[in-house]
Amino acid sequence: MAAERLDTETRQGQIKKAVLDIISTEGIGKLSTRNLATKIGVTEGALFRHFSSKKEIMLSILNDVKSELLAEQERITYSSTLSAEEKLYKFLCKHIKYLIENKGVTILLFSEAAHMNEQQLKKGLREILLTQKEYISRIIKQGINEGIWDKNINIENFSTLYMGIPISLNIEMILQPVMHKQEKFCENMICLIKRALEKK
Amino acid sequence: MAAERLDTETRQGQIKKAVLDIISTEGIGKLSTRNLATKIGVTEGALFRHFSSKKEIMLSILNDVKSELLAEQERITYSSTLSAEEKLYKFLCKHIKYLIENKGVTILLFSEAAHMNEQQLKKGLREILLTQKEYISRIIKQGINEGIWDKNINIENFSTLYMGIPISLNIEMILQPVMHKQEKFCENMICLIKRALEKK
DNA sequence: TATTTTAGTAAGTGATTGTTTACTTAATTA
DNA sequence: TAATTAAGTAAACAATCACTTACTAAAATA
Repeated sequence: MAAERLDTETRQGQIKKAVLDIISTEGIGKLSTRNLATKIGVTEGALFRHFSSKKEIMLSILNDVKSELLAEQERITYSSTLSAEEKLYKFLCKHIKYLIENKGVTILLFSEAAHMNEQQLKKGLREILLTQKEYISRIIKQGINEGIWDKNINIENFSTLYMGIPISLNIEMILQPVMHKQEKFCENMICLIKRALEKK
Repeated sequence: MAAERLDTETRQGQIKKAVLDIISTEGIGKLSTRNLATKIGVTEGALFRHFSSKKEIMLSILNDVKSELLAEQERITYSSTLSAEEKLYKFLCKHIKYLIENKGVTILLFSEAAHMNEQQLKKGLREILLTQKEYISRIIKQGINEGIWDKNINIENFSTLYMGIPISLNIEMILQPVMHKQEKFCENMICLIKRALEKK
């Protein structure tokens, strides 16, 4: 029985959604083209009509992260009206919200990047993380210029500390999927890291 | 040409070392029993003389983490002579040192845990992370009792923040393997998180 | 309406995976 | 010294992987 005929754009969306679905519910070990095809109700062959390879699917998801998350974080970072404090809060909230809505994405990126032969994916992930660190650095510098944050703090290390937050949360979500109160979490975290930044 | 005959204990050590070696230099995608056997100069069959399955190798490595890292961190946490401040510093240093000396271990644990069907590995990883969070909580409480740290800080969230540090560092090490000055990194990080803890 | 394009199918491909089998040989034990 | 045990081998195993092929039929276009 043949599946409904849908255009490439629609199918690509379905496929990418199914990838993240499988990863966050069944684990990345179950992410085979076979399982993927079954999930959206077509044969494996149909998959390769819409993506030239499995790797292309991953790269496409990586691009989604860039256009959906990174673009938004860039907007926040370079806003001319927001204070550094407001930027930091919005930045983190956006970050956490995206990870919760796309639970599979972190596992996907790190797991695929850990397969180091995937040079393209590794490069893409590095780009994303370095860009985010760069944005954080900018926000911190703005806060120092505003006179609210201590100019002696090590910005590079603070960025590394910040980057650990969403990853740490994500790992907790994988290991014990519990309803995290997203807003409360962001508020508490911001409270903590602002203490680290503030002048004494 | 037959390989030298070595006892199970020796071979088990070689196998586990080779696992971490392969992961940190070739990536986890190259971690096949075939590659593993070649690495230590025996046939695949010989591998299964010393471990009943590939999964058993992973579980054995996980136990090493418990006895080598966790046991040491426990000792620090429950020391009756160290101050909370000293404990926090030693705890982090031990953590970072272990990750740098066993670069493959984090990738291994998370990547295998992400294959969620591996319930045993997932459980083991969860145990390790929860135990570490528990230790950190204890140290913070000691600091609050000593009167050096603010009693209003959210201990649970601080532990999550702390747990992000080694993970974040590890990811940076995978993505751009650069000589991290380990001691300096620990000092700077401790400096940052102590700012978050201290009374105002 | 006739032709071309597109999205689907079933049934394969060779490569690789973790693991097993049947057998050999070195070292230990009786 | 003879028998047993333990550590090795070569060669397979079935299962699964990402991907391809040859073909069909629906939809879009001429």
